[in-house]
Amino acid sequence: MKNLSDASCPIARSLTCVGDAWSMLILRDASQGLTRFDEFRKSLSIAPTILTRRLATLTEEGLLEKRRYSERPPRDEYVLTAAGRDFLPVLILMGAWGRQYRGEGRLARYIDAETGDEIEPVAVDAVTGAKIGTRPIRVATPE
Amino acid sequence: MKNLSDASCPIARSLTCVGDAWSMLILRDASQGLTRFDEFRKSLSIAPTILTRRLATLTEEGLLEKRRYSERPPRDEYVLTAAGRDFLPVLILMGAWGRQYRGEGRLARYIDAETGDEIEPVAVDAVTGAKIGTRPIRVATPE
DNA sequence: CATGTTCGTATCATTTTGATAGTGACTTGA
DNA sequence: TCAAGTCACTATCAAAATGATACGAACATG
Repeated sequence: MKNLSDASCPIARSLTCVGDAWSMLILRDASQGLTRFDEFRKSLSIAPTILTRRLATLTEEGLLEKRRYSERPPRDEYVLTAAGRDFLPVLILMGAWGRQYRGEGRLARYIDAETGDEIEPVAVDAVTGAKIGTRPIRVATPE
Repeated sequence: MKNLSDASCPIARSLTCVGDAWSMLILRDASQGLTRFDEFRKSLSIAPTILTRRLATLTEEGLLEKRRYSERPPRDEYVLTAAGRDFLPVLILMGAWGRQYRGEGRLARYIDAETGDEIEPVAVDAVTGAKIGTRPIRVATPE
């Protein structure tokens, strides 16, 4: 797909760095604590060529950071940056959509690790508290 | 990418139907009221071959619905279903991420169409009201 | 010193994408 | 009435991305 990184639409811009399924699944796994090449490879059953490329892109884009965890042999792991961590709510919300509309069979649930309660994610406007989607939204394009 | 529609992860399931940039941009445009082939084509500068395929997939997956708006000549438009409309919060939240982390230059803003106030989207837990990402999340896998 | 672990790269077939041109069924304007 | 325009596509084909598999490099372990 063509490069949308200079589009005026923030959705399009986001999609240029994380607009494919593998990247999002890598971020999902990283949010659950996976950091190493082989962890991702086994968890996702992804071809190593693709994984290499995706990890490199996510690192370039600033969602992951390469960190050396062993000097000999030289070994790097990939940890989430602040930008990467802040993408988690998008994934969780996408998961909530999937649960609602693609929810046949047994599905994983998101649980608050401390209270043990199931999380029920919704997007709201931080100012008014209104659920996103319940009121019409207009897009204001600059100049 | 391989088919993840039977994975137990709801994020993976969502990604099988909307896990690519074009589909999400089509949904974005559809949420803004676009319905016709040529509207999408011009808005997105997408090749007609791809657009045909994406619209067909989104229709099969139940996010869009084909509706005849002219008998002669036979013409169909694509309107969002409930599932398609409910995907908007995911996009808006992704846009908020893009604004924060890819926000150089002039960017479009989301405005409440009635009040005119800018929307500041956040994902929260509907039960506790806590922002998603501020507390650790555990994934509970079934059986 | 043989085997295993980890993080990859090389190679190559298959699949997907994307650009461009064309088509069918009309409508509209001169 | 006839040329031009609209709209929703399909056909064709080159280019790019994906994915499967094999292999490599740099060690650690037994």
